[in-house]
Amino acid sequence: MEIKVVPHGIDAEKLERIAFILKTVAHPVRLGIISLLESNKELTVTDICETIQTEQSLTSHHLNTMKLKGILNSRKKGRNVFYSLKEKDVTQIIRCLDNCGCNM
Amino acid sequence: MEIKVVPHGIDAEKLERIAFILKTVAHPVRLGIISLLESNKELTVTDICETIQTEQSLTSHHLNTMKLKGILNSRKKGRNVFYSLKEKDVTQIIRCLDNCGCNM
DNA sequence: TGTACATATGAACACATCTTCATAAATTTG
DNA sequence: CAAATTTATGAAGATGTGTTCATATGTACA
Repeated sequence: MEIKVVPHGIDAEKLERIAFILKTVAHPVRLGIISLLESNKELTVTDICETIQTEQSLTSHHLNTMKLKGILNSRKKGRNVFYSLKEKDVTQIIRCLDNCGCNM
Repeated sequence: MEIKVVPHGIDAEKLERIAFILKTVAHPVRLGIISLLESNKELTVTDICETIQTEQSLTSHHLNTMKLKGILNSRKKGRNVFYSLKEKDVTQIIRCLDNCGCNM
């Protein structure tokens, strides 16, 4: 019997890339932050901490992680740092997950 | 300034659930398996190993992981075990990722 | 029954991740 | 300048994950 191999051309590199993004996103706190930044153009660390109820340090670490991995931007103003989503892509992933599934 | 909080009702529990699924999926080998099972109703371990070029044991471990976490089914026939996607949801996640983004 | 084949399993190790804590650094304000 | 505020950082420990290796289990077939 014939095995249909990667019909849409999902090569090893692409799998790596997708996995990388998913890994970056696959954490409740980080998902919470992303979801928040989806509806607020930019927010300070304190905003985020207060809204999703997480420790300052923990939040900062997660923000840094996401910034390093390329899905967040940051802008410094005064003693605040404003974070925002870098690419629309992540937004779309979340929207997709929110819409079409994950009812397990 | 007002912070818009979780407009679509993404509560903590939902974040956990989404993160759980994403974590399960967020690995190149597992993504490869899923992508393969998307275009092939069911496949044996050997089929998968040969197609995506992974060791038998490694493949088996990943299959088991995904089965335990509830995104794969398995059916035994003779000395073969046939694996298949359990829920459409995962398929949709992958399709979404394939279509709408991840161009980072 | 014995041999080959298909799959699972478990231990062990390396490595990554998450979280907390204490503290540093930068900035504003009194 | 001193105190308060905001954010970052780094160490440390706990925990989780990925991979390999050796081997077990189950099945088919000569």
